[in-house]
Amino acid sequence: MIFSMELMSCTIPLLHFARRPAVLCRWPLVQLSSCQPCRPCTLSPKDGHQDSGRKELGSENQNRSLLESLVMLGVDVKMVQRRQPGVLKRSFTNEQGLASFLQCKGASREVVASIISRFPRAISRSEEHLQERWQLWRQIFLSDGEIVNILARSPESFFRSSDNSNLERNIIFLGSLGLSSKDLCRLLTTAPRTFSNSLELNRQMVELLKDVCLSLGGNDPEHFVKAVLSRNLYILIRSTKRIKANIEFLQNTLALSNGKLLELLQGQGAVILSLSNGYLMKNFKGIQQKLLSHGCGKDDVKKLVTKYPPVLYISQENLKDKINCLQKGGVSMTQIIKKPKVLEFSIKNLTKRLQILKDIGYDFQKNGIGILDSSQRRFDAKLQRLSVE
DNA sequence: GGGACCGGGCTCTGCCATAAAT
DNA sequence: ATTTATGGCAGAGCCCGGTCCC
Repeated sequence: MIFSMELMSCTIPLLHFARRPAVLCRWPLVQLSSCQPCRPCTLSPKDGHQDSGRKELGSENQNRSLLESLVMLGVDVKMVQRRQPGVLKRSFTNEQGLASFLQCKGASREVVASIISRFPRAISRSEEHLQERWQLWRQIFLSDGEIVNILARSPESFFRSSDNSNLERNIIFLGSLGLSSKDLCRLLTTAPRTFSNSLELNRQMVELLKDVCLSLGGNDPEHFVKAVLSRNLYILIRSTKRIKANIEFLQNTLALSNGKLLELLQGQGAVILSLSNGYLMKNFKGIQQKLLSHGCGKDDVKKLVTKYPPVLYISQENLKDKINCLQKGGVSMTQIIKKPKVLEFSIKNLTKRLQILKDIGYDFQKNGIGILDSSQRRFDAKLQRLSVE
């Protein structure tokens, strides 16, 4: 009960209030000694007990007082009613405690309101629970600010589960995979839901990946898991069904040797594993259609996808437009297949570069298209040199 | 100088359905 | 019976620069 101790150290009289009408929620702003740098924290009329709130004395009344309390916090009550109406019927809630807790961690009033509006069940978490969960997240992040940013972005990731011991076991499990602390940080930043998954769910995905590695003749499943996870941080928030289906699809469609497929999956192919299976197939079909319509063979399609799997990430429409844009600018289909990374650049960027190159009479047939597939700095440097020649 | 290859950075929630808990 | 917890889904890229080798 560290936080409660902190509350006790505050200088306002900690009286035992029942739920108050909204107007009485306007407590003086006080500073908690542990908040460094100190931010004003709005304290509820509570005594520091976890889950303090109101007893269910008369549900309609109590409900109204909770609503008023939420309104005072700036919460979008309509959103709450739409998203998780059940929480409004609870006998005990901790919205004021939650608000002061988050504000002490550096969240603004607006952020707090937004968090509660988007994930109302957050107000049912006790002080103790919040404190404990925060500490667990702090095992991964260096500052409170980083956590606040994630909460502001995705309140659900932090609050959806009330099982702190599961979170703790997840941290241990993910750490045991040999992921670096930097990877863990990236994982929690990028796909915070991973840490709210049940340990079992995460374990199942890891097992699936190990099995895939072994069935393809790999001899270092641990390394394979690490490679896939660090290249695609979203894997663990996808279903094993999806990942399995995508791997099977690639296996059947590309007809690669086991070794090559393994290499693809832990390399550039990792990013496409988390796409929906239907989308992956649709995009593959789109690439095939587009290439065949330009006189390419099915082997060219496989060559393109194998050489540059992220092409499957590009929506059908976007890919079609991109290829058209390149062809209009004088780039041939053969050149695209040979250097598919050019497809990574935005149409806007490509159009701009193609225009510049057209103006100076650049010949792609003679010079190749490498100039398109380079960073802005390299592109500019190349232009500079061309103008001097 | 410059092409080829590669890895890295940014980044992803909000909703629904259903099982589990109360 | 109702609420809570959990699993799963749709959605859909772009850019930079290090290093090696010629």
